[in-house]
Amino acid sequence: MFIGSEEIDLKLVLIDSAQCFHWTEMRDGSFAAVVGGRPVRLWRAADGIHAEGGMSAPELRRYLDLDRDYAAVAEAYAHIPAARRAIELYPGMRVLNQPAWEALVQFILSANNNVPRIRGLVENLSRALGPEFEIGGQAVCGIPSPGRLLDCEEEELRAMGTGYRASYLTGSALAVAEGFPLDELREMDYEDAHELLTTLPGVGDKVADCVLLFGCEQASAFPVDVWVERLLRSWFGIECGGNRTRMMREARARLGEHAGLLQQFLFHAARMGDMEL
DNA sequence: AGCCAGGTTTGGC
DNA sequence: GCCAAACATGGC
Repeated sequence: MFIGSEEIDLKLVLIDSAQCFHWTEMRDGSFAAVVGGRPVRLWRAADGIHAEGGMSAPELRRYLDLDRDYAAVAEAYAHIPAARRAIELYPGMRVLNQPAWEALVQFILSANNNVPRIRGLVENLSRALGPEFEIGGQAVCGIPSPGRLLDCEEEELRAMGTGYRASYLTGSALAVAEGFPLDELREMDYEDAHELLTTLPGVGDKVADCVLLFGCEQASAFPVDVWVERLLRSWFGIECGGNRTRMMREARARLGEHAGLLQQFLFHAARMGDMEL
């Protein structure tokens, strides 16, 4: 199935840029995952991106953010040296629109953790509790639903390596199972959505912004982790005494409605060592 | 051994 | 409101 011929670097977006941690690269160079309970495989052909599996082309176009005009975003930030530079570095970068629940689980696990280990934890959880499919001749497992997480004792989650985040997972799963309006965050004002998300256990200001940016189409959400903090200091002169919440507010105020899209370029540049800090 | 990783929570002022 | 310490885990 043909998805589109827009510019996108699948490996960068799905594997290397730490917006999600559950895609795998197959031996033939295609990429597989379960998204929203359905298996998907994506690959690049001569004419563009193709897919097979349970998602429709429009759904995949939205997931991969193919309908956004990134050239316009680049232009809007072109007067800011750090922004211009980071955006130029990764022409194939796109910001995913994941199911909110999947972003929530993955970024609860991301707290005070590193990318390879986050990936391992997501895999452990998915293999043990998630839905399993076969695609491209290989088994793929999805991120477990709230109900599946609640079927499981906190101790078992801990045994999968989640550590103290186990209680956050069960706590947030319970809240969602009992009606926390995850799907309404998309239509809410940023401020309201952010405040509501931080009522969930394991969700502070930073994880909330990751869920909003990668799972709720809130393009202004601006997660500040250690890498973005360093870059904000060195390239923007934003210090705020090292208080990341204040740095986030200042960056959002300066960068506007697409601040979060830019954040993804800045984050990757800092983490890859492609911009001096 | 000690520090770091896409931080959050808790308790004390 | 701000601040410090505790929190699991694994790699270097």
